[in-house]
Amino acid sequence: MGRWEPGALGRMQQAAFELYAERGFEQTTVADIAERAGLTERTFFRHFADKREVLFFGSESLVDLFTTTIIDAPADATPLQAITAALEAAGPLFDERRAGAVLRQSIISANTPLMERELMKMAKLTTAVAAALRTRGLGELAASVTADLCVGIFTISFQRWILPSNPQAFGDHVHQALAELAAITAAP
Amino acid sequence: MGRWEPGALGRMQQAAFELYAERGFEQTTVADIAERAGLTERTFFRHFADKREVLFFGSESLVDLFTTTIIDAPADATPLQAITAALEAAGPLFDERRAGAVLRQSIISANTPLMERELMKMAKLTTAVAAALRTRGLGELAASVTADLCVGIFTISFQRWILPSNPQAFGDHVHQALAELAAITAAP
DNA sequence: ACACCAATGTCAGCCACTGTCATCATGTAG
DNA sequence: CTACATGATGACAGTGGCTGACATTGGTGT
Repeated sequence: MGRWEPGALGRMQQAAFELYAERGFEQTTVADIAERAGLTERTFFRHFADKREVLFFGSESLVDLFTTTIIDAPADATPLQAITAALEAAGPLFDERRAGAVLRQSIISANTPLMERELMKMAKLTTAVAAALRTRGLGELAASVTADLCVGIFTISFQRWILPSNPQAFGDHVHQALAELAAITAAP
Repeated sequence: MGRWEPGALGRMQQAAFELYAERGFEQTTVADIAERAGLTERTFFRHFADKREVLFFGSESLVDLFTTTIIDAPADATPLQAITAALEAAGPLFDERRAGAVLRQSIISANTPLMERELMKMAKLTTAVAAALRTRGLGELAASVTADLCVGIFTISFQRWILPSNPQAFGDHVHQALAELAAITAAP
């Protein structure tokens, strides 16, 4: 399916990852990435929408995991139970690739443009979760609030899971955050 | 305090606003904005960090309102009550400038880069709210979760307040969202 | 009068990103 | 076996966001 060395996309992904980690995101030009991958700048933009997107390639799988888990949750599960199931399902996915996640996140949090892109992905995740919840018969407002809760808990859990001082499983952080949520919203 | 026409920043802000509304964000160059304001492209970048920031100038006031309201809340108020006070305090600020807010939001939601910047502002708001809650003696995790709740409720309320089909006060939307939150998190 | 200052102008340049056309190995039809 | 269609890549020119360096200018303080 091509006469050139296969895996052009993967090579550029790895080259970008390395260069961003070595000298930083801003200090890396797209031409640098393409050169290390043995390709052209133009080819880079045929595979990735922009210089940032290369770091987020494959993040749709998380969206899929969340939505399918929510949709497949028992019909009698409450909205909170449905998103809890989704958050728990994501646990192993993260625990398996902790090292990579830490490196990736250190690159992202060091650069504002990358943070902006990450926030956009989270916003899309929220929309997708809300849509999944609506398929369970939830109203629009309830779905929005629950979806925001879900992604909020996810984000907070992830931030704490990344810290070297908290070497716990991702699921543990999720349960701690959920417990806090329950405490905060408990009627006084 | 200057020999040139005063209010350079305001003129560029208005010019940008008009042009973004007339022909769209992408179709407007910074040179266009500067020309309409009677200034130079270079001067634009002396006042605004980038082409997007001109639409977000002055958004620190919302952060201030939230943080001060939370810090000044009664010492015996629960975290939920503190953020409720902040959300209620923001009501009048929005109801007064509904038309402008609608136009601004229509520009922002039409362009991905602008959405990304807006999400970044919301993330910073979340951080600020969490810091304010921590001054009330709240733990880190509880502060993070509550802050996320606060900005989440705010975002959802704002989205619904903007819709032409829901001509209610901002505070009403806040209370509806808070009621949903209570229903969702109520122990079964 | 003089030096100083703060906001703007001018100019050159980098780099992200795009449109367009040429190129070339592979698969397939003839 | 040849010819052509195909899809990925190369080559090249161009736009526009953004920055650095230096000059300009009119008001301010001494």
